[in-house]
Amino acid sequence: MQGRPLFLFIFAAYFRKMIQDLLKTAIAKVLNQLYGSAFVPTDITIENTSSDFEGDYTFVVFPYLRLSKKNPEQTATQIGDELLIHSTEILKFEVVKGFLNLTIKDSFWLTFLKQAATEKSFGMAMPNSEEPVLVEYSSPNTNKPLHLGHVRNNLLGYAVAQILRANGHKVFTCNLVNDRGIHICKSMLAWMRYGNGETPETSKLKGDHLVGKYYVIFDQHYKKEIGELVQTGLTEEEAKKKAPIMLAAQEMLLKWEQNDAEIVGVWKMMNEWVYAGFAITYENLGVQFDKYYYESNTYLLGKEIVQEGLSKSVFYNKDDGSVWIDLSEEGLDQKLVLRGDGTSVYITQDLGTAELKYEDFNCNRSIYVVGNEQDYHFKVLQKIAQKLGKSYADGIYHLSYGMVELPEGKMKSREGTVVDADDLIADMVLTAEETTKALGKMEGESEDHLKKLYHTIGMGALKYFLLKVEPKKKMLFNPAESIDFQGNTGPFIQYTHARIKSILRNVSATESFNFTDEKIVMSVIEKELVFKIYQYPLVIKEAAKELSPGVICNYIFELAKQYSAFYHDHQVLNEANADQRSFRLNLCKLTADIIQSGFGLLGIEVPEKM
RNA sequence: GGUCUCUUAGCUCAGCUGGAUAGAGCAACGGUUUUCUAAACCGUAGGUCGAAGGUUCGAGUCCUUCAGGGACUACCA
Repeated sequence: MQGRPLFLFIFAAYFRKMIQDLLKTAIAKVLNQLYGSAFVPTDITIENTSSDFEGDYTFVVFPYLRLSKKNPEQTATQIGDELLIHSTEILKFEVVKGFLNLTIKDSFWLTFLKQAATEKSFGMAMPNSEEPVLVEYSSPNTNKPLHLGHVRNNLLGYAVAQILRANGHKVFTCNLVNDRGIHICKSMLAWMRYGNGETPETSKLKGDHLVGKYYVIFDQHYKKEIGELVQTGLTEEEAKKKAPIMLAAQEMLLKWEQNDAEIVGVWKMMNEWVYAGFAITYENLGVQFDKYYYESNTYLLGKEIVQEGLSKSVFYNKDDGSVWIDLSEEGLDQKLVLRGDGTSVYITQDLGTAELKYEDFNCNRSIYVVGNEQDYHFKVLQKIAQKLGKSYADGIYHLSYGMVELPEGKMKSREGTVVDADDLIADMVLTAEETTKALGKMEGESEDHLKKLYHTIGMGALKYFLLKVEPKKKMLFNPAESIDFQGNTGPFIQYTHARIKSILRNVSATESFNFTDEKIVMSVIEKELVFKIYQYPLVIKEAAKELSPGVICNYIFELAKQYSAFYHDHQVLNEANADQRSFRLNLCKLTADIIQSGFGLLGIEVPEKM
């Protein structure tokens, strides 16, 4: 607890008592007093009053009728009367059937507003006050460029890390690059056979796209060979296993694991091309990592763990030397952990990586942002870690997200039905440019500034579009319908921010935002805006609990919408009453701050003008 | 076959641990600009929450069954 008193002072805001908690405490007390019960505040649930009724918070009394032995209206009224005596925050109440709607005094909201406006990072928890968390995301294969599915992964991972930080966690991020395995051998083989020494320089192709091209070429030859074998009477299944080009790829993988100089040389070269390409895409997406792991490094450690598992009799050998684990008692199947030829499979290296991650970061909680097609894989991984008695086993958490689908179904790299990440980014930026020019509000700005703005808006639209959908749900992307810039979108929210900034630019830096409570008359719209602002800290908590950036998206949109209604109906700069003007300036400032802060959690920038 | 998951307005999605008459955006239709940025605001229309049971004061939300979609169930990653 050393140093805590100082922090208490500096971070006083972090310990602000939420009105909801005060109400719960008061309600529990009243119930106990009236009915001789023994409720504690956490037993009580209150909710925001529906906008159709007057009030701020609602307490539903139906569950307590047994105790009161009165009808709902009488019960609610009785509790309400007592609450008025016990709480200094409640102005009045209204009873509708079994619903006790409580209205909080304006002075409470006004005091809150003034205080919040002075905070540097309203809504954020004290940094590094919570347990450390490791977030792995992105985790690309090195045989093809990133597509829309990867974009969702990257944005999710980045946002989840930010949200956890906002909740006080120390967060580390890492990227596990799947740089070895049969897939990269396919690209290598095709390039060695058909590439004629082509490089990113000679082809003018981004490195990851060049390698991806050969992945497709491999698949074309593979399919052709399968066709020919089927002609000779083999079944499709047999043909897939016996196609010469596939056998050659498998042989290449074996050579690679034996450290064959030529193969390793090509492998290194082609991976470098891919990394150079990825770096550009990551830069555009605005993601970065504390540490990269490479499967080519971790799979060996994985093999050691396989040995450990064998010696602990967690794993067993089959006759051909392959190593398995039997998880049928856990409702899973038997699972291969090492091939008969001694080469490792996906889970082999994941076991090694998990070990390494724990050694490096010592996080008991470790989040893997990986698609839901791997749900089974992660169940197996966790079970194995538990059976091996690893201390980090229980902290493994698979943040499983749904696939991004096209109208015709799932994207398939090999069949070329993918929405390429680089293309999509370029499209979005171009649309932002066209829209901005059409509106003609940015004439006279410098080229550099405009270029940055187009990127900000285009990426804002893309990121918001992908993040607003609940992670676990699959989502649909229709390339024929471009992503909107109006309504519930990133640009609308960015625009709201820009409009606020336009007001604040007209305020002198020395102007005080202070006001006298008694001189303020809050309209319904203003009151609802304050109420919305008040919720921000809770929303950040909720987003972390659910590991869902969508929670932030929904909230920021509602805030922006509420502000837009306010903006439309109320003057700020021309308000004659100085106190009312200051009050409104606080609303403006806090709304802008929250939009910037909330969007920051999503990795979305906000412009000063647009 | 087994396991998991999804189904809410024409389309894309919200709906916190069960609570009041199920909400947004887009698309459609109508209105708003001499006033801080109209990428905006306001209004109209649009729903038996996949179906049927059950649990209870109360179910879009929890349980069961069914239908339909998807994923996984590889010595692929």
